[in-house]
Amino acid sequence: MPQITVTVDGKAIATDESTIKDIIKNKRTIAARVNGNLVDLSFPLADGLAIETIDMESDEGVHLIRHSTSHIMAEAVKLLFPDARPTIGPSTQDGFYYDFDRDDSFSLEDLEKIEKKMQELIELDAPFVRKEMKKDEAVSFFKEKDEPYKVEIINDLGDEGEKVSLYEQGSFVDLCRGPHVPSTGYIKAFKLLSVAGAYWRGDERNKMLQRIYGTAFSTPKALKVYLNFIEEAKKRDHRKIGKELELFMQSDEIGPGMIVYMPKGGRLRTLIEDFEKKIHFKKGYDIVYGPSILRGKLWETSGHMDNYKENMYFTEVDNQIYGIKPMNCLSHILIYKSKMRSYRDLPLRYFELGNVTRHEKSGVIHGLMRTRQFTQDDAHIFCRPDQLIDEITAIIDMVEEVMAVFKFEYEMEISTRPGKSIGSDQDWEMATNALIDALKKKGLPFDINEGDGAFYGPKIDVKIKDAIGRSWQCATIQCDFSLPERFEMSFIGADGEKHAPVMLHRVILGSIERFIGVLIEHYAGAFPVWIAPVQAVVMCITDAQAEYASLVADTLRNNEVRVELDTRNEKIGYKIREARLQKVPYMIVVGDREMQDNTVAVRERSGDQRVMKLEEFISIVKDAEPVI
RNA sequence: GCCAGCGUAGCUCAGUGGUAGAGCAGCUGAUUCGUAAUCAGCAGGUCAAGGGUUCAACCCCCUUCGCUGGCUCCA
Repeated sequence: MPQITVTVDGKAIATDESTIKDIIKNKRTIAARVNGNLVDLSFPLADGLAIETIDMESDEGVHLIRHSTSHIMAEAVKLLFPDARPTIGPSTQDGFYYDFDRDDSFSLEDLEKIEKKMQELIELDAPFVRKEMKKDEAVSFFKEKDEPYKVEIINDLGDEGEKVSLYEQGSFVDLCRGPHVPSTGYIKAFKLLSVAGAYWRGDERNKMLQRIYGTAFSTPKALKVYLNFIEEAKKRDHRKIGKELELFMQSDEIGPGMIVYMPKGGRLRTLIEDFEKKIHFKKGYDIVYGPSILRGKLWETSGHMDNYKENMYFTEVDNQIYGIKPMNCLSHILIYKSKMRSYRDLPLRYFELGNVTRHEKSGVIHGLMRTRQFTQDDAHIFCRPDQLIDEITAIIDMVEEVMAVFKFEYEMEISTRPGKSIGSDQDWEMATNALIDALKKKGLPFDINEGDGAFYGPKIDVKIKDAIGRSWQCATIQCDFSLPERFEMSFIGADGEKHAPVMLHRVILGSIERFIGVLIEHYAGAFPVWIAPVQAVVMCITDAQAEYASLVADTLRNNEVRVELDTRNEKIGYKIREARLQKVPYMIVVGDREMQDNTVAVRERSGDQRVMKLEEFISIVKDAEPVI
């Protein structure tokens, strides 16, 4: 081959080799980017080619490693279970999976066997070989192998005459866009994690496949760090901490998806709700209350009977059907309609800590995160179309402010018109643009979720993450033109004519239950002082100071410090340990010295301790209140 | 709802086809102690519920309920 010049990561190299792999000397490079596309290292060199290397530890590199590992797993599965038909096997946020169609499911012992076989395949260091075939060739190839899912995928892919790519390693050939690591030996660290059912193409009308989850990293050390993270995350699971700190409970006798707040959880919730009431008053909202059960007829008018019935509970009294509310909007709408409204009255902002009940599918219930009864910090804003952007902006401001108070990071998404929806194109466009403009005006980054809006309007969703990185929706801002129309809502404009108001549905924390769940995981139960159910435990060294300790506790309680008194006949170390396990922010130790000097020894969660006057301690606790 | 796994004392967990154990918590007593567990004794269980197989079931089988991890759906 004649000599050519290529650039590798910006550096010009003269070579007479034929592939990228030939000129890469290190083992860290597992793929490359050429003209913006990821390619295998077997990609042929050409004069002037600009090559960007992909390092195994880069995000893209790790994704490739995982993707290649999923192919190796598929090969192992096919070797051990010839009846398993491969479907798809992508890399994910923190690992990979591969779905198989198989009559039997995989057991945990199967997983071990598969892992062992994968290790053997890795040791063989078989190269990943890219092949291209015309679509019809590929179809008959996979028909031959009795892999109907691959055939289905190919048939859905591109134009008839186009080529598709296949990757072969060892005995396994898979339809795949690639690229892959050069050979199986490049996989240095992987682990299979779990089995699960998953519907073909994610549609519950389709057949359920057997999914195997695993993960892979560039080095054994990185894998270990990840597995360790998972272990640590389990320790901050809100269900575990909720039990340990006696915040909430659930009971088979009550029913699934129902939360009982125990005294400490009750306090936490009250504190959050008090904060919410305060901030809503300040932001110009009115607090209202609606009943939990409303006549069936009203749910027909709202469209819930047509669109939400499976999720609702009903009850019948005096031959009348009542729907137990899954949403709070209807009472708010009726308040609006209780009298004539002028354009001067708008916007009207009705806020309710509304307890809603939804019949969630049994399999989705999850601690506080997904329940069948929960309280929303819900509000409905009725405004003129020209006020829409200002109202949306104000809500986003409020979300930012509240999230800052709780020190949460969050992500925003806009969801646009779904296939099944109501309302005119014009309304949808205006509402969607209002949401986008508001976010742009604020300079906030956001993703667009095409077709994921509510049936009545587009929305902005705000998501926060739990301990293991699963994201949960909290705030949502939804535009609605439909309910005002269904309920024939109106206001009298400056022109003396009737006009339809725009309605915004919005929550900030979302579900109080879910928010508390995420809050518990975020702080691992060690809540900031202002929402800690118990802010301080007063403990005496011996019985001799019990009376003084009791006096200290009384004084604190009178100053609205949430305090507990521990005068048990136990050693101070024992009391400290217990308060620490309960994640109490302050431990107030009183012994003879403190009693004599009329002081308290304050120990923080960090272990720092300082002797001070009680008044000073009280002001420290007061200063922890957020300023809103 | 679907796939898989699991359900033993208040909690965390052992356990075997021959009718149950530990630690912590609880109770009682002793100890009065300076910043993450003082010692001793006692008590505590229809082994999720119901049915079946068996001379005998916590253990094997079936059904139901609940929980866990996913899928679908969602605040």
